[in-house]
Amino acid sequence: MKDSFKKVTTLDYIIIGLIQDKPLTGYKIRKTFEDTALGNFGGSPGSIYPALKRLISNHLIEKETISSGLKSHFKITKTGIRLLKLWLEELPEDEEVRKGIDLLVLKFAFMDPLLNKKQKLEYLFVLKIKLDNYLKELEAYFHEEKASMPLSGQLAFQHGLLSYNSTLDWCRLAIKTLG
Amino acid sequence: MKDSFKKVTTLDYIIIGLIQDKPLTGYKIRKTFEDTALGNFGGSPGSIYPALKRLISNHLIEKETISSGLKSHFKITKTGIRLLKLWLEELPEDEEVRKGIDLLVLKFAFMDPLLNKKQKLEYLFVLKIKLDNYLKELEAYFHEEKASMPLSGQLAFQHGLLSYNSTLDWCRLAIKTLG
DNA sequence: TCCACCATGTAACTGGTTACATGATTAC
DNA sequence: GTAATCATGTAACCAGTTACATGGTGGA
Repeated sequence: MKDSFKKVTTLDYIIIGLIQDKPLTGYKIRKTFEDTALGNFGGSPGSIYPALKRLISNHLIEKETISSGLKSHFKITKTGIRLLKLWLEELPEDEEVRKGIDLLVLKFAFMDPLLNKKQKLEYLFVLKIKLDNYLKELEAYFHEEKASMPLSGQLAFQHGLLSYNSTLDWCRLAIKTLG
Repeated sequence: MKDSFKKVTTLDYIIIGLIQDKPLTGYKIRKTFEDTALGNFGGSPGSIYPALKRLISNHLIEKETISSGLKSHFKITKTGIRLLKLWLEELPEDEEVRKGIDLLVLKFAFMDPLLNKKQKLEYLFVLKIKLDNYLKELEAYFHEEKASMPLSGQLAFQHGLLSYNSTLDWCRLAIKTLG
């Protein structure tokens, strides 16, 4: 029963997150990836359509024919919602913070209908703490290695520091806004 | 003559960028990817070692046996340096800015020995202008769509705005530091 | 002695990119 | 009527991940 389930990829999660409130056509989904920051996570026709197939065979979404019978859009199923919720409930891990916060923030974007305020705040708190720790680590590293780095390397490193700091600011802002 | 050249991937460029001043063993290269922010761009053994092979067959790096004869490290070739320089000289494109600035900043980090001050400044200027334009576009979009977005979506979008703004700040800082 | 880490790889799998192909509909 | 965009895919190619396999070396 378990094994009939193919592994769910990040792209899969993003797609079901995207259509959780309103069904979309495959084309609209693709366009959304193309036009927005989601483009970072793929979105070529050769990835979207296979992903939609995967999701259907996993019963996470279903195809629904619209009025005319020519077009059809994709709608999340109950199972899909359950799985999406489980994914959203996973708190940020150290490794994810290191790998880049974009996906972690995107997950947050999808939380609104499914997770309650307490859960969202907890997510932000954990993210904030992990970011804080990671930043301290980066700063310590920079302090030690700075001298041996070329100027452009130093500057690039500083970009990382600034970037994580701005995410930290965002965490505070988001916590305040929610609370 | 041209066609004996396999396409050079981003990972390839990062590797030659990494070893441009000091040769490293394959293991060290892998470790660097694992331990630093380079991890975003891959770095599993199954990607590094094939990449090193590719680079050797393209004559962009060469294997050099060290003292004992047991270990060996990889050193960039003249051709490699020439290619790296060409890559670094490519100015930021709109599309790259949209796709995420990390790679663009990483490129900057590799510039120090190969590009002169004028070139580095030009790179930063172009980046700054493109970021500025993109930010304005994002802000306009946000202003229009905000009302129809769930709160968590709004906040996530704001993270993007903050993030690009911090990169913009960094551009100014870097320009000032160089100039 | 044994564990951790240095060091180098291979193989199966899988998913993504690029490019192509097709046709309907909408707007000018 | 024709160009752009909506809409849905396919196929070849390729690169990366995961997991495995092997052996040396340095220190507790």
